[in-house]
Amino acid sequence: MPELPEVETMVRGIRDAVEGHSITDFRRCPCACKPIATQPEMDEIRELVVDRTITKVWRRAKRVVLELEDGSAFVIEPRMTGLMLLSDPPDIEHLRFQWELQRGTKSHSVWFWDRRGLGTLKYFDKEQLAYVLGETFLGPDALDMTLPLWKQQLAKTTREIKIALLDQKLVAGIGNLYASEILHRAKISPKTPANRISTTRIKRLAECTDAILRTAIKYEGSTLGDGTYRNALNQDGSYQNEHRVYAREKLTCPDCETGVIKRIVQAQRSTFYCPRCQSR
DNA sequence: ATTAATGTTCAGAA
DNA sequence: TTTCTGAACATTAA
Repeated sequence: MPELPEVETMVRGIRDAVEGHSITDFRRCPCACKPIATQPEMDEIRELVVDRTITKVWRRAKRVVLELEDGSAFVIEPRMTGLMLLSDPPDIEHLRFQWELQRGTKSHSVWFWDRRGLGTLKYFDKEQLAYVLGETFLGPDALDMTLPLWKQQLAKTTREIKIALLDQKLVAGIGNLYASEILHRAKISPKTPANRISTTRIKRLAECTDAILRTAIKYEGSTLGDGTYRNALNQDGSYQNEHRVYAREKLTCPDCETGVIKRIVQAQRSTFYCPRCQSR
């Protein structure tokens, strides 16, 4: 589930407890879940990382990067239900990986927890890392977008803007929830072909993307009804209280107070919007 | 029993 | 070449 704001929250939540710490052990948790890495891989990785220091914790799009002193790194993609946690996992059955860390005489652990198990964890050397996080697979980070970049990227496709916003090669970090929220605030119809959006609207899109993502980070992301997403201490985020359209079908639009929020399906995924505010 | 869920990827078709 | 569709991954809850 996590999109850019939730992943950024995870990164900030674990940063102080991870940066500058050395790895004393890295293991797969003894859960009954289907493993997302094979044992030979695990042994190999463990060999390479034990006694190394994690120097940087950062985010690229919707991925968490734990970078070691030699430039190699763990790249964790939480996908739908993955969480990076320092404590209090929602349950112990779905803990997947554990890093045992140490600084001085103090030691503690960081976990990757994932209920559905769609998340991935990989370990790359410095060169591979640059490649897998580079422009071959990912467009510019949503927080690094500028007006000229938006123009350039949107000109590349005729797809409906809502669908284009989910294309990580066009712009990286936006997911299904924030795509609806961003387009609503920018007053752009989700059905508008990306390459036919006026400059005025692109400008609004740029501003609203930035504003919404930054605000959502401030609120530590969105925790929905199923409560899947939580911060590093297993606490709820609060941006869900600020949602204007997402999962609010049939409710009155909080902006125009006249339109009724509609749910449509685009590329097999729900889009929520106000037909009155977002007529084109 | 069925459906949908904040994500990504792949195959095959249009 | 680009775009679209459906299925797949695994799990839970309405």
